[in-house]
Amino acid sequence: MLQVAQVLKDKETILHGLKKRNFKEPEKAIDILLELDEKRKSLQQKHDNALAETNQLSKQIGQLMAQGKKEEAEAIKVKTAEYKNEGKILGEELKAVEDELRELLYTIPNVPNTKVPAGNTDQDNVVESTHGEIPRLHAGAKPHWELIEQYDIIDFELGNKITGAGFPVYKGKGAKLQRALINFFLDEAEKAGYGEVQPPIMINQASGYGTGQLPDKEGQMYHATEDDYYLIPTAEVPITNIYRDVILQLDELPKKHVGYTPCFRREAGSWGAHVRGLNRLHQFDKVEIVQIQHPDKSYAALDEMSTYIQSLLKKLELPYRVLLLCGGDLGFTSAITYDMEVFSAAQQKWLEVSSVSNFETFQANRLKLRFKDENKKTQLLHTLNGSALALPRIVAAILENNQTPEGIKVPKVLVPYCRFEWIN
RNA sequence: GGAGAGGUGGCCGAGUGGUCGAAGGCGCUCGCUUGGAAAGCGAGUGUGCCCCACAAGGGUACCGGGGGUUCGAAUCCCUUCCUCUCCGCCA
Repeated sequence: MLQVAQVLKDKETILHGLKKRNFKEPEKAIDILLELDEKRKSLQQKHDNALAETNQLSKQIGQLMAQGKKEEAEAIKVKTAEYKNEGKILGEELKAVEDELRELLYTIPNVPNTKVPAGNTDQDNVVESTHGEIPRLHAGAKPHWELIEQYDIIDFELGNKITGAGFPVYKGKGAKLQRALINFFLDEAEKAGYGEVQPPIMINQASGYGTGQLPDKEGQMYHATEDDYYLIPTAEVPITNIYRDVILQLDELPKKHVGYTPCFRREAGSWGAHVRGLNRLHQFDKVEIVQIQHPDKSYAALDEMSTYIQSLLKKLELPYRVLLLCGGDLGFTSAITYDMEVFSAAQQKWLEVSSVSNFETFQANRLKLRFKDENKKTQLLHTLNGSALALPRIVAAILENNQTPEGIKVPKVLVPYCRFEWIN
């Protein structure tokens, strides 16, 4: 959520940024925002004054009562009525304006960083770098959805029976490969200084608002209405919300966490022929890294996270590229996002396996996540997160890229975790 | 799920209608003291918003959340969430 103070200070920058991400008529929204804020201030002033009057009179009544001057007290009581009424009306008006202001703020996305290129769709994302060699597969190489059937390691039909589409069952070496990857990712993150957490995978509304899934992405989350809980779409939500309503000291920074969780996404309306097999699921596993950073250090942290994520892909010997997302493809809450895509040899396409973002103060403002600076002043922190990594597409790429006529060769780094070298 | 108790500042813990943002203690910060430290002594120590120069100062709100009674509520009432104890159930 944008800060009104920031809008007042940097209106032009903000307008420019919002245009870059194709936010419609930003001038209109910002003008209304500033107007509402003016209204809010003036109403609050009047409201506070009315309350100050009644408080003053109430004190007098108290003193008079203590002195036994009942009649005088009664006389003042009558006087309070008009202030009270005025205060009540002003209070209602103030609340209405505050609500309107908040609703408006919920509709305005984060302002992209200056590095973010203009553009409308994923076609306009910029390839920053490409790494590794694209493997040449043997004749008769198959896409992963055929391989998983051949080796009987992931079963979509069974998932259909138990739950529905997009909830596969991992079996045998498929399950073990998955578990190996999770452990590998957690161990690597630990070595890189991320403290492991295992958060709840259901969250309440306050948490959903805190990181920005609500109200923007309400329809994308599974909602347990009986208890008003949501299944998490990513571990970012519970992990970042650890720090909701927290004021950190300078020497406590940065906070770095890693967590493995299943993730749930309804993916309403985004199904189609191009998302076969493991490419898109309703439930999938992901290891997520999160950082809470000092504003001056968040961009260095973003680089560090990107480098770290790439180190995983290198160790897994997967060819990948790094994309800088354009304004139009940027998530609602993000100021800048890099996507890591792995090349899936049998499908001949790039699959997104990680997304690393700096949210600057956008989430922190909603979370009320702050720190005390050198001058003991409270300031908003920066939040960042990245997938390290999302499992299904990594599995798909490993299966496809490492296939041979004899079976699928497990990447070296995973062998100690899997305790087998081949899926055959 | 049933019965009861309770939710107060970083922590512990007073406060059951009036000047309470809230006693006291602990912790923390600064100063004095010391060769240094401890102890001791003194001062300070929440957050949001508004006025204002993001200063000083002032106003207002906040004692789990929401609503109500009252001139006035941490204190009374309603509601909701959470915690604890006992019972039930159970991985």
